[in-house]
Amino acid sequence: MVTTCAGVSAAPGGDPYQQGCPTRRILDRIGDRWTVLVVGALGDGTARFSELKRRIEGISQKMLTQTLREMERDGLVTRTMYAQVPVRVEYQLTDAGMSLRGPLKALEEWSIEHLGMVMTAQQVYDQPS
Amino acid sequence: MVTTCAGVSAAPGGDPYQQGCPTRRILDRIGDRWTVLVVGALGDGTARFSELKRRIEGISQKMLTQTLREMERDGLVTRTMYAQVPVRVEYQLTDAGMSLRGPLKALEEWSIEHLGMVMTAQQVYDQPS
DNA sequence: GTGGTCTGGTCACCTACGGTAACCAGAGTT
DNA sequence: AACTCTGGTTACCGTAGGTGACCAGACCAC
Repeated sequence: MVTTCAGVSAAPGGDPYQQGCPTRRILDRIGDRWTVLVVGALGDGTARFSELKRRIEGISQKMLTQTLREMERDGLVTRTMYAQVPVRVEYQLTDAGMSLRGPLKALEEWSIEHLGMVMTAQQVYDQPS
Repeated sequence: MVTTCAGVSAAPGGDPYQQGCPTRRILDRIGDRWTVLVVGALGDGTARFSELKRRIEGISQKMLTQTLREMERDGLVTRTMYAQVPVRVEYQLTDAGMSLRGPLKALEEWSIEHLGMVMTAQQVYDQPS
């Protein structure tokens, strides 16, 4: 058993409710707005940079680069550069990245399922009444 | 079937990859750093404001208030105020909020499971080599 | 050889969001 | 009158994240 959070030995892997805990850092990273979408956009195949940018509407070049770098660093995607002209760069989920698809898909499905309910709740809440 | 994203009728509930799409807005909200932790901290019971603040180490009063208000607006939690002295405020997940626990728990488990792998990947990546 | 194209980036700039800490109500307690 | 408690709100500030310009570098058309 590995103790990852200072002073916390009861929870293997660390208690996400403890600040500065690695688990929480990871939760922050994968809960990141763009990471979720990149994982979904990559799916089980490979995609080029520009392809991802096109798929994920609204993402800026900077944020896509940044997100992909972070994900590469975290071992979630692999980056393959082909010295062609013009340069071709392909991204692909690693096994770890693939394993994230399940949980994230569940989240996506939840939001689609509860979309109507949330919208209604908001309208009710916002009513001056 | 409800078309929620302008020009998108193929995906019921909306395509999260379309910007401005309600599904994406919800994904942003629940993917929010603090919302995830509040859902976990509330669990299946009720909790007072100060209790949540204590459980979620590192959250500021402002962000807890803000997060809880948003969640209340989204119909994820109920807020009950008891006109005692001092004032007592209790929060509880709604059914919708409860249904979020599964997906979020999966995410939490993923991050605990892959903690080691990610840390290693980062170290390898950061090596000047 | 000069201009235009393509890709995948980087860089400066600025806004907006999140964090910090101070302050508040309002009643009870000493 | 001063101090406690809870559950906030507010001003302030720093740093993320977004925007748009610019870059490499090789190819093609003229």
